[in-house]
Amino acid sequence: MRIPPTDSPRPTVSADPTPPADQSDQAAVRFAKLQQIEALGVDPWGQRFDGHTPVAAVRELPCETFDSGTTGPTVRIAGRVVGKRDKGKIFFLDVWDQTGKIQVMLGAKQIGDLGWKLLNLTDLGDLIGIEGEFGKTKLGEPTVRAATFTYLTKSLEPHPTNYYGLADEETRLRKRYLDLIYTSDTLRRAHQRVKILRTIRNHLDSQGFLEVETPVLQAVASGAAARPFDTHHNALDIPLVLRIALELPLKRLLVGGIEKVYEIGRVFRNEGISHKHNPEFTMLELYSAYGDLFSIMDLTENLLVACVDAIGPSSFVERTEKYKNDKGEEQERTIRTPSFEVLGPRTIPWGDKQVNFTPPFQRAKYGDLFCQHVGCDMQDRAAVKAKASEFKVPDKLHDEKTKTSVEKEHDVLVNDLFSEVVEPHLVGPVFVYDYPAAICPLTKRKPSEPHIAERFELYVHGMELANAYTELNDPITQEATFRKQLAGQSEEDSMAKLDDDFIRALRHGMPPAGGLGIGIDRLVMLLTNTPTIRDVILFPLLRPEGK
RNA sequence: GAGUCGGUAGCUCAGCUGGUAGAGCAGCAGACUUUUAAUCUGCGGGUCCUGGGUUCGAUCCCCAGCCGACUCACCA
Repeated sequence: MRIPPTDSPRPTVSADPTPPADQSDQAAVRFAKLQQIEALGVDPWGQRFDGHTPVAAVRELPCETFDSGTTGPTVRIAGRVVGKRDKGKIFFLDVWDQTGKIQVMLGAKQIGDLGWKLLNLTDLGDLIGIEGEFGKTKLGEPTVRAATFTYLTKSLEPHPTNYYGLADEETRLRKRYLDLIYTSDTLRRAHQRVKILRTIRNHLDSQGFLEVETPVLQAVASGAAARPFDTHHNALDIPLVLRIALELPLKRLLVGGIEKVYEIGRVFRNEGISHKHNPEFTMLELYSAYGDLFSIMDLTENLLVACVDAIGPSSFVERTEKYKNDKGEEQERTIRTPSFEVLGPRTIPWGDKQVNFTPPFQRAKYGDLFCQHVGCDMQDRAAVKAKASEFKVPDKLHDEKTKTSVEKEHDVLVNDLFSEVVEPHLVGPVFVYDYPAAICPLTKRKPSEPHIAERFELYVHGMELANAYTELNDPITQEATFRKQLAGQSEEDSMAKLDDDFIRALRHGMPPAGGLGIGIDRLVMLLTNTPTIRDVILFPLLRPEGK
């Protein structure tokens, strides 16, 4: 951060000095203007400003051209100066608030002596309040013709002024406040994210689900396979971890009689960062007593369709078009069309692809897809091994620390092959169900086929959007799967972290139930056509800036 | 973790074979009461990411590091 020059003493308020500022240092120039505003007896940091109307709402008001003889409505607006056109004794400012942008016209005679002085001390990025008549200029531009000018806050740092806005990815992430102002998609995504979350909550609440909050600080990182963040409680002097999943506490609530329960919460995984991974992210998990994976499948489908319907109207397809400007020069512009109009109802763009969420979604058995794409029965151990080497999927797990290799368990190898060979073909949305049991330690087995777990995942363009089970409620089997370390999985990769209290809870009787997990960030990415998780999270984790 | 690319003025970028850097916008001074990516005249502004090395001389070449992006690996 740039600090105002401390060696130049602040002038006393009485004088009307022009503090010597290095005119090449924009921050110093702005600080000098700040002092001049103070010298005029005006608070450069502003005060309460009541009764202002959002810019978008002002633009909706009926209005006439200013010299038509009729007087337009008087409005008050507050916002940031993002454009300045100085015409001598008249200024045009573009004022931006989170709803939009509007032109303000300020004449020397109209806003008075003090107002005119303040206007001349106004920079791009300052916050101002305007009261005036709303109408149109000769050229038809909706405009507020200022009667009063109120200083609301000085910006001591210069703002990005390039027409094309912020381009540097790092600046966009580190200075998200600027990104929100100068990259319109950032604000749009923030709104769409909330809309999705609200839709999910409304949908579940209306079906009798109870939203709860469970502890972030836990003694055991359970419910998923991931390395946790370690922390420590001082007063109790015990190690704690930040949760990596929501599952086990919510299932305890099933035991406690909350038949339909969900949580939307932050989980933390101490792993790599990529365009699909942030160390903290938001999960939805829900549990519904007396259901199973197929009841959850229906629920998931309805839930997603509700989200798509909520988001669809603000989803756009972009294309560039060439046109000739006033001077006859050929230029390009981007045209945005509502995607529902172009692609059809419930179809949204995803990069150069699209996704059609019209129900019913496709449903396919894991084993059938495996057979179709890999080319052998997933139960056939010898054939799977042969296919693994054909597709160059290693059948051993190498442990770097002990320098040893272990043969992967059959189901682990099957799953690796599925990820490698089948997933890329899953355009979706498609429910893949009936998973190999060994990789699903929290899932109920099919009574008729104990090697199959009653689990589904929802895939869209190779991305896993949802994961659901018929929940395992048999404490004896659950304890056994927890204790069994899968060959071919490292301990860190394993979900098999024993939680004695959870087993005890199951022993008191958890109803048969269906459960669902959805990564909210990935869902928002997909529905808002955002290729990176960093842009659906306002403040993604970045390495601290080195000094 | 590996590879590739990038980091130059407040912002967006250019900079050829190595000779200490330019543009537009922004800023400063001036003109203009209907402009709208305003226009016109003039001016100022750089730790060329950091540290080493090679060289008479490095923004440029070499090495190391920092930060970011992308691809891959990892990943419920």
